Amino acid sequence: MGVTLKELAASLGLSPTTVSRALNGYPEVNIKTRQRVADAARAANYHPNTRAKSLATGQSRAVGHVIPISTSHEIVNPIFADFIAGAGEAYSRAGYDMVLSVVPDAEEEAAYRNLVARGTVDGLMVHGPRLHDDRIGLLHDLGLPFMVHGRSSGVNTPYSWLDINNRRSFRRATEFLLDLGHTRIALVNGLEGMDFAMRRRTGYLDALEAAGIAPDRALMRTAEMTEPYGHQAGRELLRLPDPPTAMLASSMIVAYGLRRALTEVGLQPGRDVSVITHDDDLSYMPNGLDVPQFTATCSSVRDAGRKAAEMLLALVNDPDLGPINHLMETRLVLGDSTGRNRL
Amino acid sequence: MGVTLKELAASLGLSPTTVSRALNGYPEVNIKTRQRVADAARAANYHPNTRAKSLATGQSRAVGHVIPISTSHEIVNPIFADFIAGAGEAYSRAGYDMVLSVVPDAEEEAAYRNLVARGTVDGLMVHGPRLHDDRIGLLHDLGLPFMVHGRSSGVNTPYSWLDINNRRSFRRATEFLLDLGHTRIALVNGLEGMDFAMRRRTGYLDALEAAGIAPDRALMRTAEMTEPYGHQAGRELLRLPDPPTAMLASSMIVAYGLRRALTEVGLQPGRDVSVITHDDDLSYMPNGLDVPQFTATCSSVRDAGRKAAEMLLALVNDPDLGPINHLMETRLVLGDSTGRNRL
DNA sequence: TTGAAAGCGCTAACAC
DNA sequence: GTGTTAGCGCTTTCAA
Repeated sequence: MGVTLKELAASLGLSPTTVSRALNGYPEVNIKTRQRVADAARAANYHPNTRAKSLATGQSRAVGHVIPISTSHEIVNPIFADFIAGAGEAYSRAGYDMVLSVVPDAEEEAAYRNLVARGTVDGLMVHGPRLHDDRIGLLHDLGLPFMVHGRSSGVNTPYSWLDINNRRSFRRATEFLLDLGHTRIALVNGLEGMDFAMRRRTGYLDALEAAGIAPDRALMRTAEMTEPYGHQAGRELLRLPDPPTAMLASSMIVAYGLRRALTEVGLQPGRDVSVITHDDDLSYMPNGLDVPQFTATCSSVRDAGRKAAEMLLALVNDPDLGPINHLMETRLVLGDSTGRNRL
Repeated sequence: MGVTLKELAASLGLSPTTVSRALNGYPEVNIKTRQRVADAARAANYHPNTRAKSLATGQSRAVGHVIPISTSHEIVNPIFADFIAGAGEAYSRAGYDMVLSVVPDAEEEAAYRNLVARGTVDGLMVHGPRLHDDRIGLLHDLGLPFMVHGRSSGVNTPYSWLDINNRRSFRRATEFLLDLGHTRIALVNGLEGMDFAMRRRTGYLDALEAAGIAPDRALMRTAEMTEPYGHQAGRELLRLPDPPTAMLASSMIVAYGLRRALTEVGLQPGRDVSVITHDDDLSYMPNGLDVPQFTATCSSVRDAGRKAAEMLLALVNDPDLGPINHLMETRLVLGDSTGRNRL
């Protein structure tokens, strides 16, 4: 515990009120007084007590992220860390704290209610929206500003979101493969039920339809986005009577699993079978030009976190701001994973 | 904002004090009153205002994690998310909030000072300790309980930590390769300067020395633990006049890079060159028996997060508790990546 | 331009 | 067992 406002004021022979005003930039303070106060505060390493300040102002200057864990397809997702990194950066720049609430799936709703009722945060970020996601209605009712990272189809109430253009991204990736002459293109998607997975599937189907190719259910897999599942999906796909010549994976981790399945049976990814991935640029596992093994549609998830956080803060600071949203486009980065030999 | 204690008390015809006592489990409350209060609180969805409570008690019931980002070898590390998940779980079980502070490297010290001076947290977790890490002395001076995830060699003041037995883990992995007959064993380590990397190197050198094998500097690489760096290290190692027959990677991500380097030149990992990795069990990218491509020394980083958080809370709740620490052993999991053909 | 006083929602002596 | 009072550290009317 450091110096208090009262102590600081006493040491200056001023009232706490004046010191508070000086420190918070109120105009009616004598310029010399303000300077004196600022100097003294710095010298004393004075930082206002967060709790007292929030209690007095009714604002916590903190933002909450609730992460459910039991289903394991959430924090588990490696994009989580990068998103948090970007968001956290934006928060600390703006002087906000980030409160992370990691709870079992079943307690997620209670966690939101808790954070709101206890006044811990001024705003909330929603991760990993599903189709018809209940949380959006809940947060709407709770009345605190919130942002959704992603979208939730089937929700009628308007809400604020930031999303990447999953549909367009996967449509383009599929078109790219079609242009190369592939017709048997597998989609190894994330878990159905997650909104992004649905959108990616739609983009894939759009492209097939436009090319006059009937989708084959056997080529469409859905799984948690982990390496072993990608591996398993890859094995199953290769065992098909008429296996795919190209594979479109929903995440780089899954693509690694696919590569493993290929090399196990002596096929070389990028020569025998094309492997394209979508992944947000993860700092510890970048894709794009640095990793020419894949062709990828990618966007920076750290940028997304930053941007989403900025939008949330805008909502927090202006409650009258209507629902705002932002759609990020992806880059298509061509690597050498195009399966030329099969064409 | 929900109901306040005062309102709740008024609706019950009781004083705020009594209600507070009833809710906080003080013994001197009439059993019937307590019941009545509990019921009313539940019915009104009453949650005590965190800020007011902390202000009154002087405790924030929150714990801080400071994550520096500019050097990118920290949050970047995929183990971060799992550790946070485990810790967050323990915190919310104990009714504590987790405050994440993501700051540029240069502002890390200021971030610690801030959190302490503003009274935002009751305790702190330190991530990614380096050799002679300044943060430990700083936190010691700040006087708030803290835990280090890892250790920092060269620091004299005693401090609380939780670490895995990096040295033993890498010694065993190296011994395993030696037992298989390998003598040219590469070590693709994390960044020197990080304490864990030093310990891993020591374990590796211990094993070589015990086997009477002189270490070869050309076989020892140090890099950020990303896929591209692993790939680059792998290429360089394979171009050596006398290339290694086995590679020991400090993380699975790096091991993937090594595998890529091998397959590029037509070598098969696990048949032509053995690839062993160390990695904590990451939920989105498990190793061990599920992924028989690698032999691995692994520990659950989520467990580590949980345990470290519990230890930190113990420190917070008992300031007299001396420095406490915990050393986790790893499991050695044998996959098929043993390079049999070369032996 | 500055200060006094009240209050944010809660807890913790100290009465009763 | 329950209530009264003061106070945590800050902001914010209202007065001067």
